[in-house]
Amino acid sequence: MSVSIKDIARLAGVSHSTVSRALSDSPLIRAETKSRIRRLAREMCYSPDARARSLVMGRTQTVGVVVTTVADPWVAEVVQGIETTASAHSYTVILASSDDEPEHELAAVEMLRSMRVDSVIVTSSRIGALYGEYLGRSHVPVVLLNNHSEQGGAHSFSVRVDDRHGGCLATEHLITIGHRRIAHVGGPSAHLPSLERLAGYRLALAGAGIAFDPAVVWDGTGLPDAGERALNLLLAADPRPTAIFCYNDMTAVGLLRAAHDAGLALPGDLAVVGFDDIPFAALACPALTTVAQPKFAMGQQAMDMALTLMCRRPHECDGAGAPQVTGVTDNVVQGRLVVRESSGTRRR
Amino acid sequence: MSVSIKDIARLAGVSHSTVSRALSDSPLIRAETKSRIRRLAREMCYSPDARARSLVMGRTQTVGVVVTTVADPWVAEVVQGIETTASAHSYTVILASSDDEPEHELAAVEMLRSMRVDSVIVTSSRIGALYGEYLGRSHVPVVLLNNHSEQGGAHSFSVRVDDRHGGCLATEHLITIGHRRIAHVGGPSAHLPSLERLAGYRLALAGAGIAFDPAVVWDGTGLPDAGERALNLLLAADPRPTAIFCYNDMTAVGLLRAAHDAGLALPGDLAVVGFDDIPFAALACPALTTVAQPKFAMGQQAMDMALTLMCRRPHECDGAGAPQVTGVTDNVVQGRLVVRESSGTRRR
DNA sequence: TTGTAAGCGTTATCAT
DNA sequence: ATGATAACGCTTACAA
Repeated sequence: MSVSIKDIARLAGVSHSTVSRALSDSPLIRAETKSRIRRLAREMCYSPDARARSLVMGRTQTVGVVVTTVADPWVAEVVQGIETTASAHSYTVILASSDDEPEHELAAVEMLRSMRVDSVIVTSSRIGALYGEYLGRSHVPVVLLNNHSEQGGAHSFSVRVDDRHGGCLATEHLITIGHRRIAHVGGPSAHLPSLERLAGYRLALAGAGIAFDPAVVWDGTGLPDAGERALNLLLAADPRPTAIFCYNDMTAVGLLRAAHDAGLALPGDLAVVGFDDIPFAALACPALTTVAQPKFAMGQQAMDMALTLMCRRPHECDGAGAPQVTGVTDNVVQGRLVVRESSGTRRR
Repeated sequence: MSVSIKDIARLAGVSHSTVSRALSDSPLIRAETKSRIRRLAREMCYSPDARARSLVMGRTQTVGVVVTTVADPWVAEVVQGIETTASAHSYTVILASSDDEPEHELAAVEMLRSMRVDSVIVTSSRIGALYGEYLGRSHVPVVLLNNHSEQGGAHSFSVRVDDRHGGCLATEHLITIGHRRIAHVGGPSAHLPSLERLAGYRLALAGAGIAFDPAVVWDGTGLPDAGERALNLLLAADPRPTAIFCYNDMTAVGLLRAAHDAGLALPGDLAVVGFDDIPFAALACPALTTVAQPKFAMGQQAMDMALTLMCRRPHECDGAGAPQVTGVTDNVVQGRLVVRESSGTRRR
């Protein structure tokens, strides 16, 4: 099939180990031989076989990353953070989708394990708690990024945004600018972040002495249609809320759209706050106030954690001595409130 | 390190080949032995080593997909089309980013080749013409999806949207609803699609007997900021255009945003048409009229083409007899005009 | 029905 | 400075 070091060896009249050494720039090989072999390799379009190499080296120099879907704008930025850090350490990222289905997620991880990735990062995991036992003994470090299931046990490494704090931040902002009747559209109610952001919302209300009213709190999906549906519920509520905190920006954008169609003047008739700060938030009309997650940085952190964990294992790592990670590590980062037009005063 | 068939063999008191056969459900193995081995494998958390297997089998059951960046919403849908088709044929997708840099693209393909992917799909390639020679002899089929460079030579396989026709469609629509002074913001001028969409624009103008005026045609980047900049140019133009056709939806969305800030009433003061139909197009205010690319289907087609090409190679394929592909195949699909609010009459 | 041995393309450990 | 040889984990003739 493909040209191998043996093919080169044959043509160069040397042994295949000489070729291997020449190509890895070993000082043992005579300069003349080396350059001759390298020229030959180039001419023959030689490409080293990463599988064979990894088999004997004991590592693949790859990280597996499980995402719900690449179509999610939150995912895209996180992946870029991971990829940037990975390639800076000469690691290759292998992406796998879970479609937000626990079964698919498991299949994806299993597939990555078969590929012998050196480490796995799972975003928005539905089965986070399983990994402690599951992969702990297979010695493949697993890092959770915004775990959506209950927190794992003993063997757990994760990076996540402080959802509760973020929910609090968003709601407090609405209270600060004068709102008292504040609605909330949640995300998928089984997911941890939905619960936490809701908890933050309640915390902020309580802090301001505003009674929690279940009548203006609805379940959602995290998708634009949930926002559209929520608007109808909101219009029917009595008294009608003057502000609404949405589980995420996708929901908020759907709501913005529906509010526009309903002829509401935003933010005058209704103030809206989202969560995530996806690229489109700034482009929406009105531009969306939101709690920004440091998505890129979170991806970086997760990858850094994976790198550290890999160093603890069989083969030593190359880089400078990374801090030793022991037992459980849960890296919690804070969201940042970004005030735009959808709350606050209208431009022009 | 990881548990291998030899480890299982040792514990089961059989040879490693018996284990191999048992796990691949060979009819040669006694049922009792088989189930005993399989149970053991499960208990030991055995995971087959895809690298070792692929080494002897001669194929990895993977496709490499090169994209500019996962952050591009067009990319996301295309990748999903590819992935769906791939996994239906039990292929795994390995994603690599090029950042729209020819050098990175080459590096990505080189990396995928080292991983011995069975086939490569390159989206928005900057160096499409190179692949004919480059990988033709390495026997790895390459499929181009919306090639951004000049068309490749003898050994070329591609799927692409008819950019010229799409540009024509968009412009004709604006003409049909009564516009005569129509501006255009292009994409990166070196890329083929920019040129083609512009050509379509000119074609439509010519068809309606409208003179082409370079004064209302500007270069862009394909990003929202290009749309924002274009609005200023548009406002300064004399006579001021009443409509504008944008290279893509990202550009159009940026322009929508700027127009909103400038206090323009859309589509009354300015009609806008984009290209791509990204998910956000329908959510924008006003909802964006655009030329929809069948992104998912294009991904499917590219993957189907890759599957067909792989069948022609060393190892026979599994599925039903796919049509034989010979020499050059260029699959051109037509975009579809989706009329929304940003052209045509205002809702309510 | 099972075991033995060869080989996939590397790197690494011995010799020479 | 270079060549044999073993090993990585697997599949697959070929033997038994």
